[in-house]
Amino acid sequence: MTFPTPSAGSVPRVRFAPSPTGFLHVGSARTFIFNWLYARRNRGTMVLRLDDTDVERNTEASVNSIFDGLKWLGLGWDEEYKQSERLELHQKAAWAIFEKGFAYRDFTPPREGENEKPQGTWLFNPGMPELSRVESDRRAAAGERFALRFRVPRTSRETVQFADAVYGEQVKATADIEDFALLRSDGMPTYHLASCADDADLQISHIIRGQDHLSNTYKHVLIFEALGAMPPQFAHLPLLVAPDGTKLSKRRHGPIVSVTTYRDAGFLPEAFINFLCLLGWSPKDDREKLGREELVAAFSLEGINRANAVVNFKEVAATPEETFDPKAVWLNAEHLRALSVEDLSARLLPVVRGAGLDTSPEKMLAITPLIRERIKLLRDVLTAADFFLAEQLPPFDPAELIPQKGDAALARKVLTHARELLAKTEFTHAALDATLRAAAQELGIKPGQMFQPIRVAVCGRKNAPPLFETLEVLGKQACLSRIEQAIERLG
RNA sequence: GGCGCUAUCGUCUAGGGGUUAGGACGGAAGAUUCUCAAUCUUCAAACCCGGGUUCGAUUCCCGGUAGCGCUACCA
Repeated sequence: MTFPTPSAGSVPRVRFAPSPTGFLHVGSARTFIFNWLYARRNRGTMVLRLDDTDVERNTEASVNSIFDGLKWLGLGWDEEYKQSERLELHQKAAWAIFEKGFAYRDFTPPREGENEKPQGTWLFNPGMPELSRVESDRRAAAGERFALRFRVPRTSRETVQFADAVYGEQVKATADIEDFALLRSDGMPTYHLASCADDADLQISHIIRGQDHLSNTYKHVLIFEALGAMPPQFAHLPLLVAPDGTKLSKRRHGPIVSVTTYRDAGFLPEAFINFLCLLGWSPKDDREKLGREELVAAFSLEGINRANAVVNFKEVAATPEETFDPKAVWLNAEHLRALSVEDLSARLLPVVRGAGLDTSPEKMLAITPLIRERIKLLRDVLTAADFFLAEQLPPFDPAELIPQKGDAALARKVLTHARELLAKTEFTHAALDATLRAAAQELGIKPGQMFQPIRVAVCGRKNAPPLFETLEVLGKQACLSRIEQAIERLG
């Protein structure tokens, strides 16, 4: 079997090849993004390939999670494949390697889960590489089970090498590479074989993947060569690790490593992408906030660094916001503020409705500018705009109504006065401003002392958007009835 | 155990034989506004250790240490 050799200067073809054994991991998402950026930057093709050869561990839920996550990122891809539909190719490739003498049957039964630590370097099972073809064929014909192993050319060749676009020239002695499996004893291809056979067949020109594959790459180079294909350009990415330095894993770190967690918490995909890009890569200038097109324009393999990057999340946090890397949250707020009011409003609406609150697009559009600078995640709309969204204000401590350097009597006086004035004031920013400031002067108090009780009466808390805009959006009726209730509460 | 990769503020990073080692997040302080937020200003905060090369290393080389990855039919 032969594989086409990509000609020099042809369009780059990259692939993202997740194995559906869990949800879409943030590390995988970054790998996807880097591949996508490379493809877009160089007018290449992005291939999505599900590496689902491990039937034992693959789940439908995982496939869905991966597509959910990728769909949310909104980057897209050009071609899509499923490795499980390409078994014939993999097996043909394995046997082609066998026929060329680069592989042999290993009849040694697979090791059971042994606890003992391996001592020294294991290279092959004794007796197996030397088995004659005749003997090998005879035992196979007799129905004996075997794995197909690559015959690493340790005597004819000193080293295997490749140039990594990130880690530079890599060399390994063949004496340190073990005879790895190509086919399992059930005839199914291993990851190494399936991956390389597919990469060769799909004419992948650049393999951009996690650094955990760096030391597997020698095996891959060997497979490509045995297949008669040119090894692609490799670029390994530093790993994303948890604050404790260990590899991110669901078991250890929980849902924080899943892309959908960020989506559900109200991250903007463009902010999440921006954040992930800054982990292990930098544009080399001082820019931090980068949009999709800016990333495409700035991206290069040379900008990738080699040390692992910590995703600085917290496992125990008081608020959901605090669980995420603070820089991710900050970047999200930056992207949020860069959105037009219309755009932001449209993204906020489903969040509000998803929480079971019914709001019209018009009302949302009016609320949005008031909370735009006060939210960091889309979900924050529920706490930042609660008093706009709820019919009835939840109960609050009447003591909150008392202004600075004042008492309950002053609060009552302010509110009673405000009720009277607001009833006959036009609910526009300018009119409210003039009326309430004049009232403060009239009562001989500071504007802040005037505004505070009204704010609490209307919003149910001290921290809220500017008063006049708030009153305007809330409308006269709601404001007056809330002030009324507050006066009652003061007793 | 073997093989490999990596090492700059708490975190993400820039830089690179001579620099006040830069930026960002987060933290602290202040300014500003009707509160909050946003914004602005200021401050604290780093070159893992040891040797070598050199007039001079945080930067280059070697060693150590630490972390991480791979390690016999997971991907």
